[in-house]
Amino acid sequence: MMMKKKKEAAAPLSPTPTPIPGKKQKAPPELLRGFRDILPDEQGRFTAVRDAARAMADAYSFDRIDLPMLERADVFLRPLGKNTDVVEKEMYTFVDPSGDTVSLRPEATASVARAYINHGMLNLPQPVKLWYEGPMFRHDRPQAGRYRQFHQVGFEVIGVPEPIIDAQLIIIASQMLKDLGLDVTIQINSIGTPEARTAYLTELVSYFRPHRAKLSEDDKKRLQKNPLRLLDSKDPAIQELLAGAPQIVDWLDEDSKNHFMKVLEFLDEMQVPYQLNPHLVRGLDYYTHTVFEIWLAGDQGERAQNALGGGGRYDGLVELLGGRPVAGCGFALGVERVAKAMAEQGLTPPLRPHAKVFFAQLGDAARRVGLKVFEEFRKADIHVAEAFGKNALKAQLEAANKMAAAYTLILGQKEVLDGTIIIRDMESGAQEIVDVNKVVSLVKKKLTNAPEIAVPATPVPVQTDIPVEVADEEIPA
RNA sequence: GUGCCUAUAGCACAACGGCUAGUGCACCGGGUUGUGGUCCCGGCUAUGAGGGUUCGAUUCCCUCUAGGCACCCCA
Repeated sequence: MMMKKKKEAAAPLSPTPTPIPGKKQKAPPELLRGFRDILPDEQGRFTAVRDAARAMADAYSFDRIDLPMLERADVFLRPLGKNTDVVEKEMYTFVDPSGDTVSLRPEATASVARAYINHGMLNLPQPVKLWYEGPMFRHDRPQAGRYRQFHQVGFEVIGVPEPIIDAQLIIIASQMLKDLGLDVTIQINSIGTPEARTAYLTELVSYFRPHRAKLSEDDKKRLQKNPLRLLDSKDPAIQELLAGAPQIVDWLDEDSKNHFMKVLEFLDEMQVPYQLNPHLVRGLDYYTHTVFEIWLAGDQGERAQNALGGGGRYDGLVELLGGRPVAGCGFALGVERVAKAMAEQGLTPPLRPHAKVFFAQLGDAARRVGLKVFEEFRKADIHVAEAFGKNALKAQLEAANKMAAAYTLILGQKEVLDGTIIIRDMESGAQEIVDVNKVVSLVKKKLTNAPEIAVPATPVPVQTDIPVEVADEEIPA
């Protein structure tokens, strides 16, 4: 790399670092900042989140849509707003080899609206209900629960202006998280129509103007460019001023007010816990009326990055992108945020079902038969683990023990010749020799008879009914 | 983008500026033949990168890189 010397470090007759043979030569490539590998131990939670989303989508009739990660930059510019942080400093925007200015998507709602227009979804039976899941990109400074590539699952309903949709989406979001084991509260506010907002903003600006001197540089800029953002400032000076500041709810027109009231009524009806947050404004311009964020219950904004997700209504978005005026509403959850919250609650859903059976083999003949046995078990839908890389039986039993298998099947030279196989109960150490053709049904029976580990269970005579006679009974069946 | 803190093995941690950079877990192998859990023995792997101060740097200084936290903002 090019090193720039600043001080008089003199000519650094750098003795070229000749790689010493046998020593490691290259530093391994490093991950890009803010990007990361999601390793198997995290995948359990990630898939749990995705599965929960899919379940909700099925239950509420949302259709899946996959959108490109790369779009023309202007898909995002106007809808999100030129003066928003997301656009101003966080977008991965560049000119591609064909000269188009493109962006890695920082979120997906704008793309959904774009797709709605592109594919004439206006002509589909309305509403159009879509859900998606995938990576988003923002060049922000990484922090706990914040990455430059992160994942969202999102739900969008296009074509329904009714407040019940706002409420239903909120219910879907909070129920999904509840299903995952998380208690959440909804922070909610309404920012009305663009017209109401404009009126409110001039009021807000004129309220703050006399206090300009107290504002930080950033906040002065905001006052000019995006005054709404002053509302969620954490600057104590602003907080103080805000107490006396006009509130947006008071500036909503009748319709907006009614809309908002109805959303809240629906939430009351469904007993969804929410907090009115008059200072909640979202960072994107396309929002209208209802805006909300989903917080972990009990988290009162003490920690950063506490929002598990957010969303709101965007009645003008489709039109803004060049479509006909259509209402829309949606939300997205941050998969990393949700997974992190789950981890903190000690929730560790398994990545895949635990294999209760282990197959140990001795010699090539046994391996050959083993492959068939494996396939038989697979057809019977029984998960079997193995360690074909190990030869010693001892090592294989060790592996079986480590993965907490309930039974180990042992197949050696002798068994292959006899057409038998050994079933070893890993708990008791008891072994029985059985006909290799019956091993699947025998093991299946053992597994179904075995009490689930967690259940203390009624004193059923589970251990006594194992032996060889069972095998005979099984034959006809 | 700003500020503060941090960087030793796969992981968690040690090492007054000085001996061959230690320990635990994990991983691999062994404790005679085809039998796991405990135990014993052995092995592998590290000072993020580059420069400086010094007889000597894991230790002090600078730069870079990465991570954490806070701000900004958001998921």
